[in-house]
Amino acid sequence: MAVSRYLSLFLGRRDVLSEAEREVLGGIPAERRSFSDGETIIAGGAAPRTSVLLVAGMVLRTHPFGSGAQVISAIHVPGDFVDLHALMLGHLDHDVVAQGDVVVEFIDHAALVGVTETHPHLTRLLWLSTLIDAKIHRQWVVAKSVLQAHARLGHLMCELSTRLDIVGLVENDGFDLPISQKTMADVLGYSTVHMNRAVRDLRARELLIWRQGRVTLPDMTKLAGVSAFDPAYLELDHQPR
Amino acid sequence: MAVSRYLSLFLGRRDVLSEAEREVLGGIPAERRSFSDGETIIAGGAAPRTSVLLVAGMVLRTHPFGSGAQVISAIHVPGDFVDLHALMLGHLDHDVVAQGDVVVEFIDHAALVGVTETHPHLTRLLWLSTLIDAKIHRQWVVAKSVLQAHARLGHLMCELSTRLDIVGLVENDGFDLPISQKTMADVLGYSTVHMNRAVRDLRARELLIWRQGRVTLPDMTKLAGVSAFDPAYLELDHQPR
DNA sequence: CGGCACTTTGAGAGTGGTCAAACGTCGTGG
DNA sequence: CCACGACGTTTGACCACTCTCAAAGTGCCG
Repeated sequence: MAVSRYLSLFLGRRDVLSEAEREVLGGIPAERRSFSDGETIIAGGAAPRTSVLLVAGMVLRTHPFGSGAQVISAIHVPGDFVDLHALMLGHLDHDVVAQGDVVVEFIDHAALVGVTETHPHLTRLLWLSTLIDAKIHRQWVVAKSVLQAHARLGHLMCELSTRLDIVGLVENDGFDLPISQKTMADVLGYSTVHMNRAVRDLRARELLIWRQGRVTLPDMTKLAGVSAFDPAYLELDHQPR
Repeated sequence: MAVSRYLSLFLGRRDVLSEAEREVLGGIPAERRSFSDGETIIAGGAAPRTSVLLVAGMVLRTHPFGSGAQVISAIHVPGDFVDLHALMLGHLDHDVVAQGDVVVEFIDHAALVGVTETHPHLTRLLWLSTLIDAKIHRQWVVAKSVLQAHARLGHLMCELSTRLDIVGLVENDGFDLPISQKTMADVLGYSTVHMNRAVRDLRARELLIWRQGRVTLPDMTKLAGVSAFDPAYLELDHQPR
C-alpha cells in the first residue's frame, strides 16, 4: 500500500512539525483515489478502517433522513480530515459524497492509533482538527437559530471563503463551488425555492455573484455585516499545541 | 490545590481504566466549586487555564449574539466535560452558565496536557469526550433542518433522557430539568410563545409531562417515533479505545 | 398580600414551504 | 447547425409554521 503524501502538508498548517514528525506522517499507509460528481466515497453505517483526507475538490456529509429527505451536515474543503471522528467513535452516521471531481487519501486507522500511542504532539493536532470541525457545527447551530435565509447563506459563503483562503483557493475574492442551489438548500435546511430567493436577495444587494460553479464575494466586509459573520472565528492563532 | 475526585469516575464510564491510570487522574489538580442558578461559571472570550467537569446539576453554553438575543448551543449533564475543547482551541466563544444548583470541578489545563504527553489511552478518552459533544451538535443541525417545533422538542427530550440515563439520573421515566420554557426556546431557536405551544402539543398527545422542573416521558418509544429520534445514536459500545 | 417570573392564550404579520410551470444552459445526437 | 433531453434556475400562487405584540392567568416567595 502507498503512503500518505499530504498528511504532513496539511497538519503542518496548524503548527510547526519536526523533521521526525514529518517522517512519521509520511510513512503512514494511505490510498489515493479520485471520484467524480455524486459518487459515494464512504457509505455510513459501517465501521470504517480508514479516514478520508480531502486533497482536492469538495465533499459533503449527507444524512439520509427517513422519508427520502436528505440533510447535509458539512461541506469539506481540501485539507479537511472529513471523518476523522470515526477513528474514535467507531462508526459513521452519515455518507461522504463527492461534489465535482475529487481527490482523497484514505488514511489507515491502525496507523493513526499508532501515532496516538507514540506522538503526543501529532495526536493533539489530529484532535484539534476534529475540534475545528465541531466548532463549525456549533456555529451552524447558533447561526440557524438567529439568521434568516439570506443571512444564513451569506454566513456560509463567508465561512467557505475563509476556509478556502487558508488553503490558498481564493482568487480575486472568488472561489469554485461545485454545488447546486438545490444542494445548498439541503445544507442550510431550506426548500430549493426559498434558497433561490435568498441567492437573488444577496445578488440584488451586490454581495454575491454565483454562477457556473464559481462564487465571488465583491464586498466580504459588508456581507459579513449582513450575515453577522465573525471573521475571527476560524482564525486559529498559530500557537504551540 | 485539591485534586480531582470525579475525573476517573466519569472517564471510566467510556472504557476500562487501569489502576495506574486511575492514580494519574486522581492526582490531577482540580478545584471543586458550587454555583447557583444563573451564575456564570466561565465567561467567554478569555483563554481559560482550566476546563469544567460537571459533577452535579446542569449548565448551558450561551452565545451572546449581537442585539441582546442569546442562543444556547448546549445543555450539559453530570459527567460532561463542558469546555474541554478550549484545551486545544485556546479560547472560548461562549459563556458557561449554571442552571439551578451546580457542582463543578475546574480541571487544570497544564495537567491535562501532561496527560496527553504520557498517557495515550487517557488522551483518546478525553478526545472521545469532545467527539461525543460534537456528535450531538451535528445531530442538532440535522434535526433542526428537518423537524418542526414539537418534534424538535421531543427529540431533545429523548436525547436528554438517554444521556441522563447513562449517569443514572433517570427514575420512573423522568428526570429533573431545571430549565424554563423560555430558556428551552433559546436552546431550540424558537420564540417563547411557540415553545409553549410545542410543549402543549406533546402534552396533549400524552408524550410529555413537564412541570416544576421535572420531566416525565410516559412513552419514550412513541415519542422517539414522533421525533425521529434514533435511540442508538449515543449508544457508544464499550469497545477498547 | 403584593411582587415577580413563568406560563398560557389570542390575533395579526412574516418567513419559509409546497406545488406547478416556465425558462436557461449544456451536452448529445441527428 | 439544429433538435432534443436532462438538469438546474426562476417565478407565481397559495398555504403552513413560527414570530411579535399584547394581555391574562398561575405559582412562588418575601
